[in-house]
Amino acid sequence: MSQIRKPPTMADIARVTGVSPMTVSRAFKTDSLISKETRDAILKAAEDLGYVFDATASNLRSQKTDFVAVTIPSINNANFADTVGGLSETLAARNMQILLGYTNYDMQEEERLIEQLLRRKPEAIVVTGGKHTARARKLLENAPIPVIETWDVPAEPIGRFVGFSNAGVVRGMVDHLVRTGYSRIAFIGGDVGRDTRGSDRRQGFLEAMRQHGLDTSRLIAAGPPPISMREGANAMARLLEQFPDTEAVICVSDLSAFGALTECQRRGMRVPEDISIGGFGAYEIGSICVPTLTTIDAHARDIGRKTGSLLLDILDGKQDVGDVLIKPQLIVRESTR
Amino acid sequence: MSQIRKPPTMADIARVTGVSPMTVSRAFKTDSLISKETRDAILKAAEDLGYVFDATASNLRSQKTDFVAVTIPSINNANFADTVGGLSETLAARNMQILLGYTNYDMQEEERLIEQLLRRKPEAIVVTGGKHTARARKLLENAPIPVIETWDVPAEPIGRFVGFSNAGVVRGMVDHLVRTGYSRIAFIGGDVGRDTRGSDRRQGFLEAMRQHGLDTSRLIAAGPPPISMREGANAMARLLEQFPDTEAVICVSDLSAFGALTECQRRGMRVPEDISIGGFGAYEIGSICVPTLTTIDAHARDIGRKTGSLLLDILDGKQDVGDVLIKPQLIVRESTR
DNA sequence: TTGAAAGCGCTAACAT
DNA sequence: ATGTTAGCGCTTTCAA
Repeated sequence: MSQIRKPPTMADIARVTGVSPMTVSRAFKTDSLISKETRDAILKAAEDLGYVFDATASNLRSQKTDFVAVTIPSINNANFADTVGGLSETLAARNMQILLGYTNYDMQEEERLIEQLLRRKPEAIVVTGGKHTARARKLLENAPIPVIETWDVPAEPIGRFVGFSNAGVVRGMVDHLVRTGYSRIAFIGGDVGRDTRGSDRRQGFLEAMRQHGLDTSRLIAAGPPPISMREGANAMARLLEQFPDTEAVICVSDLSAFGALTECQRRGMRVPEDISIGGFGAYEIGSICVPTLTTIDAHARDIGRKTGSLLLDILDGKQDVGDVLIKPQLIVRESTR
Repeated sequence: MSQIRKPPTMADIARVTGVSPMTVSRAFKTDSLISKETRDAILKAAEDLGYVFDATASNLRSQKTDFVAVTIPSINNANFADTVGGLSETLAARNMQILLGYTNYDMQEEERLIEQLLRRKPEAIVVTGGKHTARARKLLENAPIPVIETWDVPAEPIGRFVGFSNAGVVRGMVDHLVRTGYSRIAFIGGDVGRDTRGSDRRQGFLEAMRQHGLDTSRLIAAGPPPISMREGANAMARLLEQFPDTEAVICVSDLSAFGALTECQRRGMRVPEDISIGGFGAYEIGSICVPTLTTIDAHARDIGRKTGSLLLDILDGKQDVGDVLIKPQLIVRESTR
């Protein structure tokens, strides 16, 4: 039977060690001036008592939490996971902890989440995307901490941003395919209204196609995000039925692109001989599947790292901090000619 | 220029509204008894002032944080992401927030992380796996909160566990392959000492093969976890060189299994005609690639959900709570005969 | 239904 | 190098 007893506090350690609570507090800071003997005695007593530092009390008194709040659409997405990884990596140097929330690609949920996260008094907040509900915007604008938007170039940035144009990225892919000689190009993904990055990519497709004077009707919505491999496959099936003469397809992500690829394989179609496929995100699968996928690398981990160092600069009071424009990179592989 | 000013507190709202701080506090609780007019006035004032509730202060005073600490090996793993998703889903009903940390498959890092997380005074802690450093064990044993180990059946459980035998799971796959008529079976993955679940699976392979009186030498280490698709492909290449007559391969995960599959495809080998491949984890890719992958579904999301409800039961003081033994399920698909 | 007093565990600020 | 005092913003507890 484990005894239910109140966990020891610094006061308890102070009593045992015969010093003041303040001295105990100092013993736990690395930089504070305190004699080695006193500190050793205190740390030993703490160990003996099974003391666990209370961050809550410390946070309240010092008005610092070392939290950085982060919202991402989904935990289960290698791109966003990489961004969080890069951010985490950078912030670890300052012992800051990430407080993570998932919006499930839903702006309402994002609003709820932002409010929730701000209550924890983070030192900064990082959100994915540059579009938010009016209330979420207001919450972020009023928050007394740095705000960074990522994975987008916001129309009206709230604080700083680290991102790229989602429309521009697809435009680059269209330009490449047109240069290669294709004209009957389709787009899979980008449900309207929900996934703002997906919509932006769809929009970029439309604009680019119009600019080239090409038919923009080959659009297959793949449902609400996240777009799975299965949905990519289903969308490809519909595309092939509706527009059998399509020469090339741009998919909203490598995952849906892979699904589309498998659909072709099951139908005995050759990629890229019978149809070309392009994806987005430089997921590992695109570099290893047969054929490998032409894609766009948005440098997800880099977004996280740069967000982290931008954040640290702002928190350090640096004056010359600016937005970071990420340059996504087209990677041409076997799935396109 | 945004003005730096101290954010408003309940006391500020109280002053503006002409009530006591305590009444303001009550206005923010749904169940508290307070007149509708008073509450409305308070909520309006709060909105006007841009008030944000301070969870830190609330936590300190009430000695409740509504945090549940969770450690997983990696954020970028669909299985663990699903478990966290299931847990998150279940805990949302109680407005509990997950405090997530990544061990990077490293027990030292896990120890560091557990210590860090406990300082935030969570109401419970959930760890992945049943093996820990001695110090981590002690921290967990001494923690005045429920401890749940997942994704394993610990030799000596610290609190409760929600998991399955990783060795047993591979044993089941071996048995299936032997029943199908294979005898020259290989195992890819399971670096010794680092990824404990991977090692356990490798161990399960060895035991099962011995039980069937079969050769256990077809072992290809794929390096430290997480084992990527690329590493799966490389391991398959080595396997085919060292043991060209192998009939079937069990991979430590679907991701490495897919990598192995692509290596076969690049060599012009047919799966399952020339060689069979089995994976683990029921990742989406295994259900859609060509051929689809035989795998084992560990019910990752279910692990999270059941961990959540077990946790809530314990926190509610229920007396009859027990461990949860998950039954992984063999899913036979196209990659094996 | 509301208020007053006290204090959660720590640390900023000042003193010695 | 160490101690004293006060207080971070909220909520428990008791009272009215």
